[in-house]
Amino acid sequence: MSDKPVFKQAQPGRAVEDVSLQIEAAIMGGMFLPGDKLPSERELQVQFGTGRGVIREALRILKQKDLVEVKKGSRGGAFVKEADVANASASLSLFLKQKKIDPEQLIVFRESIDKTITMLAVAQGSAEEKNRLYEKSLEFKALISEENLNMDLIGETDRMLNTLLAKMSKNPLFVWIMQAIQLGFSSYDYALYEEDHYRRLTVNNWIDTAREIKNGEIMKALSYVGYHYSLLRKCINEKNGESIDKETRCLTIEE
Amino acid sequence: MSDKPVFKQAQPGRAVEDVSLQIEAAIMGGMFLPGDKLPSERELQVQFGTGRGVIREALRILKQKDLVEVKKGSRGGAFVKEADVANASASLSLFLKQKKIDPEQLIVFRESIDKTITMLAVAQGSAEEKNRLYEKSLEFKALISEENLNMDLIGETDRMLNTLLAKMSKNPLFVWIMQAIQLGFSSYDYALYEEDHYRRLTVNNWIDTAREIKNGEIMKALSYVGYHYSLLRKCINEKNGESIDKETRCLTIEE
DNA sequence: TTCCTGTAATGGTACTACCATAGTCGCCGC
DNA sequence: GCGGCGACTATGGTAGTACCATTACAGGAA
Repeated sequence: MSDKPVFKQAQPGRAVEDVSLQIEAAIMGGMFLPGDKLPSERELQVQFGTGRGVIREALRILKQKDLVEVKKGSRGGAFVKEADVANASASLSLFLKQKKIDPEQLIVFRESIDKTITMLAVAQGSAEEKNRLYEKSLEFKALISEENLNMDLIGETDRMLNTLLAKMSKNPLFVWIMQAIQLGFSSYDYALYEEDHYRRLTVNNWIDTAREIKNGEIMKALSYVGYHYSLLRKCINEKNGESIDKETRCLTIEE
Repeated sequence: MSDKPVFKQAQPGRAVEDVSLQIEAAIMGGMFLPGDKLPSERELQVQFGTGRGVIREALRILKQKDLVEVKKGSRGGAFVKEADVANASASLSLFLKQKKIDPEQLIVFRESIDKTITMLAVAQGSAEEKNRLYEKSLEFKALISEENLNMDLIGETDRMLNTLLAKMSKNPLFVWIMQAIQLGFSSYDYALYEEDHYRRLTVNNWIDTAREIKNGEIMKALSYVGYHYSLLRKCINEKNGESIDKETRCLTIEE
């Protein structure tokens, strides 16, 4: 009983935070490795000298932080999870939903990230990955040429291409930020796929971008990425332009 | 009793998630505005038809998401909070701590963000902000010229300058990502301030950067930003060159 | 062997009681 | 009349118990 970590007794008034932090520290400190099972709630209750409610709330925090995963039944319990970008992405997503971010600000942010990723992808991506990206973009064109458009599949394909691109940067931070953006910002992006005109331009632009990445033409690839966001700006302006005209920006894309 | 929002009765087995999601939806839907007080735990317990423990765990989730703030005592309760970047930043910070990110990847990520912010700051920042940034950088130089160096204050000043710069982009997303980076990655950055040689170079570089931003010289400013990260890379290499332990290649991302 | 059932461990929920805290309000003394 | 102090009360925080639901596992039956 007393041979194990022996957590400190929690002090009243902030017992939940106390317990939560101690367990988190133990996980971070390597006392529990991914896949390990924490003691059962009833045992932690004894080790910390608290009620079971405190333990449950503390575990709820850790679960919310995506540090542990809880299973029911015999041999169940709280298991330490592998670190994942999903939770951090969800947090940004929540933030984006709460604050009403100006679409233009989101576009600026995303465009800068996208261009950096593109540069890195050209430099770091393997030939295989580049070919794969190009093939997928060609499949994308076939997808929107079908009779009955599957909008869900189209959105998923767009996300897939972006994720593919982000992974080619070989930098998990960009993969994370791309996921976060897709979670919190996707609705704007899909505007491009709603109308036939923009849909064709966008998909063709994906192909152009992928091709230049494959060919190692950084500047051309960046140019196409810029064109993507020019399209997006114009598309969104058109949709909003029905009611508001005065603040339409002068990005002017002539095709 | 039935005149109010009347949450749906929670279904057993996942009552906590049920309650949490319903309350979150109510907040998102504008049923509760920032500053509003949610019903007391004992009242929610009745409205949802659950035990109080379920309500407490659900509120714990919302608190963890930074959606509500809980006060004790009479007239206490759960109050809806204003959306803030702090929580999302903390999530990224946690992610960075869990995954041992390669230092070079962090530098690449941060450098790209920093350069984008710099460009936006030149374009969007007001003259007043630019002057303020420049003055603060000059004060920074005075700070490191003193007899007894206050390392905490130096670190704080560096953070302050970065935050100032991020705000000049007029884009909350960059402010957020800068906060997140500073939370999860700051101790690493401070390597530049540990040794006198790099400290002087870095601070002088801050002044150069701020001056060029003030003068609207985008390319020069970007050049100085690039120099900052050249310094950081060299500094890190030197430090690892001495006491590299081949397994301690992980930067010290601890808190 | 295979399948089924009982059993035990564990999380999920309900309920109660009590403590700690912090506003509120009214009583008391001046 | 005024000010301060103390009781009151609503509310979150914690402890403890009991019971239900789920799941893995062992041991027996076919």
